[in-house]
Amino acid sequence: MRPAGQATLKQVADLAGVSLSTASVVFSGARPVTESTRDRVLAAATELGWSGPNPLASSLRRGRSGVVGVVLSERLLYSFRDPYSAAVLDGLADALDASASSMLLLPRPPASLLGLEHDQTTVARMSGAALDGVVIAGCGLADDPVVTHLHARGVPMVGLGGAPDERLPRVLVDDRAATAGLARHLRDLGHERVAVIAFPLQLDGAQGLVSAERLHGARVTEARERALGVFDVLGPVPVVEVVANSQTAGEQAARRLLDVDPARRPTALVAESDVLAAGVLAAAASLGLDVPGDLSVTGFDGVTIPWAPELTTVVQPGAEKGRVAGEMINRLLEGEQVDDVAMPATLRLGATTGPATRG
Amino acid sequence: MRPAGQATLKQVADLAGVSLSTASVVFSGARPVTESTRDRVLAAATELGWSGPNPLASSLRRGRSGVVGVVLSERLLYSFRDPYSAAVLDGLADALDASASSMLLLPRPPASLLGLEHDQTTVARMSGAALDGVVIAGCGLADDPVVTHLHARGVPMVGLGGAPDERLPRVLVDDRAATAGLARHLRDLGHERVAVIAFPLQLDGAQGLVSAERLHGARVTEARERALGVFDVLGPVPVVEVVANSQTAGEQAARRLLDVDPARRPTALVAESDVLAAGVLAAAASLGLDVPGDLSVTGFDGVTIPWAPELTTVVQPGAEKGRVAGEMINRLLEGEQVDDVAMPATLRLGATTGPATRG
DNA sequence: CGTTTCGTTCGAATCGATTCGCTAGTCTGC
DNA sequence: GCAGACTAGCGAATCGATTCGAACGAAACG
Repeated sequence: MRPAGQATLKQVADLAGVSLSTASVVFSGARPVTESTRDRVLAAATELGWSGPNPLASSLRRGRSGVVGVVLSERLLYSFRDPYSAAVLDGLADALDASASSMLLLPRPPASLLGLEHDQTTVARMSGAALDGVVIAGCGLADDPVVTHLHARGVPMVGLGGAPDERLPRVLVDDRAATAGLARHLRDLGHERVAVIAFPLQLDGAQGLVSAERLHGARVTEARERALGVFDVLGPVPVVEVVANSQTAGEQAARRLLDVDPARRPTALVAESDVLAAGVLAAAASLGLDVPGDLSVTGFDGVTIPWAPELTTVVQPGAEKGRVAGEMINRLLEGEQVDDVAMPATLRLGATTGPATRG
Repeated sequence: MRPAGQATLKQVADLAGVSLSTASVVFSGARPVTESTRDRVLAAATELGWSGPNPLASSLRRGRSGVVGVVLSERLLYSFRDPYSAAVLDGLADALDASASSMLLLPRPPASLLGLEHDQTTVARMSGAALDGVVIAGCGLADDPVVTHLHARGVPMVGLGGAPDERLPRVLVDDRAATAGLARHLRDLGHERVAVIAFPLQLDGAQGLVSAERLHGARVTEARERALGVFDVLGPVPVVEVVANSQTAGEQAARRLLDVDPARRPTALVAESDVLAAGVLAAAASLGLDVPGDLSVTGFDGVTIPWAPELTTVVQPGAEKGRVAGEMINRLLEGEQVDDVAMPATLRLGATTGPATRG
């Protein structure tokens, strides 16, 4: 409860000697009001220290809260640290400004702590929030309970990536084709022992080498598609799943793959994000491996890692994706129909890939 | 307006053949309800596809929205990219979980675009939002209109840093003493030509060399205090203000200071954050200056910059600060009184400072 | 001078729940 | 068999605004 003593519009109206409805109109501007009346009402408001209509009451009446939820795939720490996510959120905030909406963060709880319960938690947290719309960011989850819940509530949604779903339009890049491009590049350089460092596939906190079933049954679409893009060119290669999209996680996974007999060591690692690739570079450095001499490394996203040589990676327009998602939400709020939007992703050849050396 | 057809609790109650109040109790659990009644109500809810109480209505009645605002000092891109901010926000989210609150982001618009209007914009955006509490993060602004507005509304607030203000308790570190520690370290190493790279002092988009008046009149308390900490030990030294807390901005400012006649070049730069310090290191590298041979560099915050040698800096517990701020908000929401909390900040001697070389 | 028109302001309904005093009805104990 | 203690469920008030048709007085018109 607000500290008592916060004035209401009714008190302002009474003090000004006008009706509640007239007072309301003075502040909403919905109808003309005589100047003298307006002045009296404004004076009354000032006198009572009234600071504008109660947002809850006003929202209830109009059916709009001015809040757009953003569902993040990971705990904030990782979402924020990834310059790509940061760019997406920045673009999103930019576009939402146009509809005077603010962003409510809805992180999915850390998978490793909660296992399969996490969906419940996210839904519970969400169902208490008044949301005009929601952007499902970060990762597309097949069969997402969050989507089911919001769909039932009739809340407009937009997905960033993810599996086809008629309940929400999406902003897409062709993850599979893009990664296939990277794989082709590696194949052309003569790489045969390649491995993939993949995003979490299920948000269940598992990590390590991934079986074929697990990969194909993955709920996190991006994680699956990017791995399959490699398979398309090089056939099935080992896939190691990390527990979070962080540099540390990438470094751990890479160390596991690289700290073996050189004859069996991969000559190239395909990381599903630049942040993970940064971890790979760190691992390589600490193992004394030269990049790209001993090891080629690729990433995904196209962010700049200031300390590293330019990554060979797929560049996708993060800020632009966020902005487009925001504009789609804005249109949905206007009642318009919105379709999937495809965004470009282009291969960038950097300094972290080179010819394979015989092991 | 929600797409029509979204059921209401009244319809559920009617279908179940109970009163509105009983149906409400079934979902809130505020009173015991016979099992058979409960079952009928739940069945009715399922049948109608009712997805829980309308958050707006429920919030209005209880006077709580479950939303805590987070006022950021910069546009999202910079706030997120700074690992220190990310840690603060992460800790904050963590603590707010305990009171089932979500975070609403309220970035102040980019100063450079809006000049002095920015306060209005932030306040306007904020007054439409139903907030149970607000954390003023990122930078403490003296005489902040945002604080004035929220105080008038009676919204509980907590500040991270900032000037003393009886309207809100704060989580503090002694910026001035901490930076003085850095300055003492530099003095002991023989540095005489030192300059400070400071945060924006006014959020007015200005940058460049700062006059004494501007520094003392700074509204951004942290920016002022950290510079004055250096003055306390070394006397007034040049202060260059950046336009944002980003590596790029730090690099620009550093280049300006360093790309001069070696005889006049500073032998040490004190950056007000590690992110800015990272920019300084980048500038030094591109100018061919050795750190710490030709130039000593210090930062603030204690984040890890993966590509750089360990910074000499002040370590402050970011996640912990966020968590404490969240807990303070939680206590305020419970109606408790809350006082300022001081957090430790400790000097860390890294590899970026060394003896001054005669110019 | 009576009637239409125009511009303001008012009343009442509404948004969708929560809360709590009260009334039936049931159970206990003597 | 009846007074007193308990229960489950009901009604009505309430949270604080927005909205829109109706009413009212004044001005314009014939």
